[in-house]
Amino acid sequence: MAAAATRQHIVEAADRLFYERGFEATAFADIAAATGLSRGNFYYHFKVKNEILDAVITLRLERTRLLLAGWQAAAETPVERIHSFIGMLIGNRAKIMLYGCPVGTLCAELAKLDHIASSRASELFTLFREWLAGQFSLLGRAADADRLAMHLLMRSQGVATLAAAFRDEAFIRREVEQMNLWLEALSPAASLPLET
Amino acid sequence: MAAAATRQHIVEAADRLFYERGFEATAFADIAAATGLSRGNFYYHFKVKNEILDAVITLRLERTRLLLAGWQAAAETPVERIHSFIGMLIGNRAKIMLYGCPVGTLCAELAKLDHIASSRASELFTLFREWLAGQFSLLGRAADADRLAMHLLMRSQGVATLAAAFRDEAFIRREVEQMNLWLEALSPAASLPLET
DNA sequence: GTATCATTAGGACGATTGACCTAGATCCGG
DNA sequence: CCGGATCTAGGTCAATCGTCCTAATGATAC
Repeated sequence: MAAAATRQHIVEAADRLFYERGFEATAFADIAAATGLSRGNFYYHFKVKNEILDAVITLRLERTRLLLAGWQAAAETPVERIHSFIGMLIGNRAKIMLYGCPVGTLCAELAKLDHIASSRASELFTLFREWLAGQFSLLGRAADADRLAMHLLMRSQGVATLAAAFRDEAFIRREVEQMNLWLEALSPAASLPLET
Repeated sequence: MAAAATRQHIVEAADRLFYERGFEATAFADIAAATGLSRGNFYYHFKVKNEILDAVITLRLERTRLLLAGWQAAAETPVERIHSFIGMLIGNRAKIMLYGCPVGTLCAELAKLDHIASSRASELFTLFREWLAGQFSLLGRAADADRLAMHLLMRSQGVATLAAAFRDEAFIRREVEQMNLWLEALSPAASLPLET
């Protein structure tokens, strides 16, 4: 059953192209060229283009869950885990400066298109939001955990947008440092174990 | 010479549609329907679609300069003026929750399309950036004025992105309040005259 | 009133889009 | 070795895209 592999191949190529060029601007011919498959073949795996988008969003949701679970397991303190989230901006800085944040730009495009998958795309944000809120709760900020999560999410989105507009890596590093300081200031006690 | 009026009519309709639907997703037929003009008429005023985009960006640049000049004249202190900038998020909240920030989303789309006008679109950001930096300089923060300007710009972009993704007005108000507090904390002395 | 130029309407073009169809290739249990 | 199911390639479709062209209309000057 090589079909599953082919389907996966298509979805991953679409995932990359949707990020780099946008959903609407990516034609089947582009995905066909990227995968080396024929155009018509797509319609065996997906009836309409929206189904590919759906599959891409599903893939991203899965990968995001894995990413969050990885951070959850790799770090012992919530502060460390939140640092992992912030660190994404550094780790993905090259692509971010070219194409912005994959989540933010997809949501923005689908919102403008009034696309059905718009709400499903924002679930990607919700994953980060709820995970971050969980970490802030562990930090003893259960009362305003969601507020803090949204604040941090907001800052990462703003950084990605401006970093792409100005192609400015120094700006990313500067703001990331400020976000880390903001986090440390939130609960100085909880972060102490990191420095011992 | 009604040609100038017609041209202006086209550009303003395109400006709105490019914001609400995006550049690529807006076809000539859409602008024609919005203006009540015939498709072919466009090519008397603009040779190619990119020229319309160029005219739209020029229009936005002009309006932004007027906006900034208005704030400059209406308020006497830099703190008040910066509050005007932050207040945009409240004033335009309805459209922001539907379509995001006009500047940020346009820059993001053009960057993905590798469009020639991409750098020209980011000049819109530069206008705000330099104006804000000027205000921070007046606040006695000349040394890190640009850094502060970028920070504030970043926060407004993040707020717009998340506000659109979650359609959350309370989030906007909460973050705007935090931005105002951040500004007041920057130079408590300079803001005192506002409270007397 | 006529000649001239500016402006507009609307049709037609080639290219490309998403979508569909069918014939052939591949696989696999009997 | 076969026969049915699975999978793929490539052609075709109508619709729509940006672009172009021409004829009709409007206004202006003499």
